[in-house]
Amino acid sequence: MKPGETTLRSRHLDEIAEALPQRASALSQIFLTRSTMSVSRTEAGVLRRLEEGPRRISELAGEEQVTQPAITLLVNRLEDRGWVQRSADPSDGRAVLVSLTGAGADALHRLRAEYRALLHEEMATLQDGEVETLAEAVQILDRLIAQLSDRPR
Amino acid sequence: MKPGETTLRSRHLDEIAEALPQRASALSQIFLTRSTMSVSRTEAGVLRRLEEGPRRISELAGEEQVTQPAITLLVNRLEDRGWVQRSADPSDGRAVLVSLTGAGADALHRLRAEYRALLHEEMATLQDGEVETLAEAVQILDRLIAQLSDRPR
DNA sequence: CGGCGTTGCATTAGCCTCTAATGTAATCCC
DNA sequence: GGGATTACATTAGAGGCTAATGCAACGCCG
Repeated sequence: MKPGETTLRSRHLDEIAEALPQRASALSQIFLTRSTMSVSRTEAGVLRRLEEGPRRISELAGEEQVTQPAITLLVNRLEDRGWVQRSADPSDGRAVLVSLTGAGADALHRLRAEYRALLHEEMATLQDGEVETLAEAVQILDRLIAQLSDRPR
Repeated sequence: MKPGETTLRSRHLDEIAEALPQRASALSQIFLTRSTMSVSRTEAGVLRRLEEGPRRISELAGEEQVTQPAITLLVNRLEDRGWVQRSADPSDGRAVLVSLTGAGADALHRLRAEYRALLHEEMATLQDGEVETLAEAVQILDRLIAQLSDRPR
């Protein structure tokens, strides 16, 4: 291993560890603030999960890193808006299956469209190489997030 | 302009616009959840701003995208913890200058150290090329965030 | 099959942080 | 100098979360 490369990697690691939390927070806040739909971060996360299929209350709580009562209340809110529905789990009388309604899928698409519009506008100024770098970075972040989420705590 | 490149760029733009909000939210939540220090996202942002120098209440409100009363309350909390201090602005009797104390700088360093530890652990599994891509992506995100923040609304 | 610990969700009370509306004092400008 | 403006504080209220608790269904072991 060449010394020069090691130093470069180490410097980049520090830079990333320093900057990534801040950038992630800033971006997250920008998206939440600019959206005309009033959807909280956890609500958006739940809608995305439900797009993959029905989930139990406690499953959602685990996936979104909040407590089970928080999901119960959140599902109540989404149910009031007609975006999700509760149904009985045939295999377990205690459990509840939450699933996305058609209106919920529409809402999710509208939310995505807003984010897309917001980003496309700014990304028009990016060069091709930069776009490609960002695309690769998203993939890497994806794995990073998966690893961090699998951590015991 | 070659058609192939245009298609590639367009595909990547869609991919980024789709994934970036989600990844940013997920990362932001992970950092906030895993930190042992109870510091809200806005509090962390304010501490980082103050590291660059004293700010007025309303300046902080503009930079952190929250209302002025929210910053007044937030500065009260940080003041109670001994992390910031208020002082009079010599050039304007109405204004208040908020500045970081030594304890505040320490707290910020501890917070950064936690994030660093959390990320370094996982990033050990990344390849050199991936680290470099992430480092470049952070720079690009930085410009993107700056552009988005400068938007009227 | 009967009883008991466990599991899954709902409910309640309370906290934290934000916004909106308003108040107060200092400043600017004609 | 006086009215409009600016900078911050205060208050009331809402949203979203946690912790503690309750209740019903499940599963297992004797």
